[in-house]
Amino acid sequence: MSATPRSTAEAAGTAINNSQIPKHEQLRTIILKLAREELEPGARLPSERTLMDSYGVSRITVRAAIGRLVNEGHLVRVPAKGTFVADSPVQSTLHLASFTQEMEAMGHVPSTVVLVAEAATAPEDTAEALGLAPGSEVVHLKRLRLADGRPVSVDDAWYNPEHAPGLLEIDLTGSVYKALAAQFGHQIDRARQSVRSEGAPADVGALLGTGTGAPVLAFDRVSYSGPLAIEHSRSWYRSDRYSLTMEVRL
Amino acid sequence: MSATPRSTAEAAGTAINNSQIPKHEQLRTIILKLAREELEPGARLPSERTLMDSYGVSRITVRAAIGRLVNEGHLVRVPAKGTFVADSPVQSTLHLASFTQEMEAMGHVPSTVVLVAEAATAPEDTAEALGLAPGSEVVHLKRLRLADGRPVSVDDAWYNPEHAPGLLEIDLTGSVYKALAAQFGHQIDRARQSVRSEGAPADVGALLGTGTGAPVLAFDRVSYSGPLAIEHSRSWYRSDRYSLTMEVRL
DNA sequence: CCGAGGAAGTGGTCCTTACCGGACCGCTCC
DNA sequence: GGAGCGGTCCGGTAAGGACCACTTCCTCGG
Repeated sequence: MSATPRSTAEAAGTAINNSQIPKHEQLRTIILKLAREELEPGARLPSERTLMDSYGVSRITVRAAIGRLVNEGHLVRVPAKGTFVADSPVQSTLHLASFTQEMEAMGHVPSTVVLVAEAATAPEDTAEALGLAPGSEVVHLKRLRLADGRPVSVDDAWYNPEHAPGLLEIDLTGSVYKALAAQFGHQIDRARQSVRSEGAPADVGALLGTGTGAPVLAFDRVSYSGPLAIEHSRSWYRSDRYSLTMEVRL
Repeated sequence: MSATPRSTAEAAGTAINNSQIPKHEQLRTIILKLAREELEPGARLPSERTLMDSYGVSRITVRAAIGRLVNEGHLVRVPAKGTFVADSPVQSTLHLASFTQEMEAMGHVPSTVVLVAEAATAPEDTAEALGLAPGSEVVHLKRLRLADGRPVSVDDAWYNPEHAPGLLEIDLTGSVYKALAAQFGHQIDRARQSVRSEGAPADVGALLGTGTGAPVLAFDRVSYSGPLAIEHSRSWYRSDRYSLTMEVRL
């Protein structure tokens, strides 16, 4: 019988092992579960030194795990007091996801009606956004997006044909982002967008079923794969079925 | 004369000292300048071990500095190859700033009309957001915000009186965030907000000069200082004078 | 000439130790 | 009872060492 103190972690069966996945990753999962399932929002976590003893890891590992959770918004560090469970569960909707992925993540069934799929002359602002000469030919795609069969948004998008040749030949009722990655090797990894509140244009109002002039969230987005501007899109979202949620810092 | 090797950093006059500001912070500034001013996007940074020698710090410090820059999108780490300057400069416009600060940053002159400043009973959702019992007394502040003398937004905010006693006695035409930090020691460092598109309520429409029902951006925000929920606010922004811009990743 | 093998270099992970300043609790002294 | 003072606990910072997986490049043998 050694006198080695049995850690609470071992007792709880949540010990950390030396598998391929890094210890700080394992610990992050454990702490997240602890914070979300056993503690109340606002409650204090065990101190970093306690955690290193409990799980038999160094403080660096503890700080790496907690640091990520803080960064993700699950925890809040307060110097000289402790680390606390953040009040609201994080569901940072401010991520780069396609409509398809986003709706699936929220538990809805996405579907799509293709309204326009054609080669067309780029509007002026689109040409500029995609870095093309004015009047260049681009792929124009206009789609109505639905969740659980109900209209949520109208997407009007233009693609640089150089980076997505033959885009019109593929199935456009699914995720174009996924197709861009799979067929053309351009994984969209970054986008710049602005959001405004607008009265729905007539065609959009009709498609969304809100009527003309109803307030909608209007996105103007340029999507990039690395340094390449791939897509310029304008989207109108029904305000009663979609809102942006975000966590802001500093 | 000791044989201590003269670091290249000292030779370049960019040495790191033991001032109040942390070394990893100083190093972050140095590396950022190096990446943005002396290197091209895509270029490789000196290795972490080289940097620790150059600036006379430990690898932990180097990794902390680089880690932040990676997190902010300035650099990209590639295992076994090196750390590289990211392609595009980051300028996430999605920051946590008070109306005052934000307008000043955009080159406008902010002003404020206080519409309501009173102690009141917390609405249900506000009490929940601030973690108070239903029916608790809170400080209610409603203000019209202007830029260059033109109405931009209406802010309706509730404050936990425990964290901001005497808030009603101070000058409310300036930045409340600044006052909260200076008077009550609660620096707002985090907020969670959702954004919708709404038709302006009658009072808001009148104040903004848009008329009732005009599309406005409606924010619902809870602001935190560490783990403490300090403020719950609802704001309506004129869509023709304000839009959200953001850079999204991954 | 060319391919295999190894050495060197890189970021990734992890450990121990140490000190700092702020917050907090309980004690003593006035 | 109130003010002042340590001791203790907290996260923040920092050093220095170690091993790993992987890439890159150079050398040596075929």
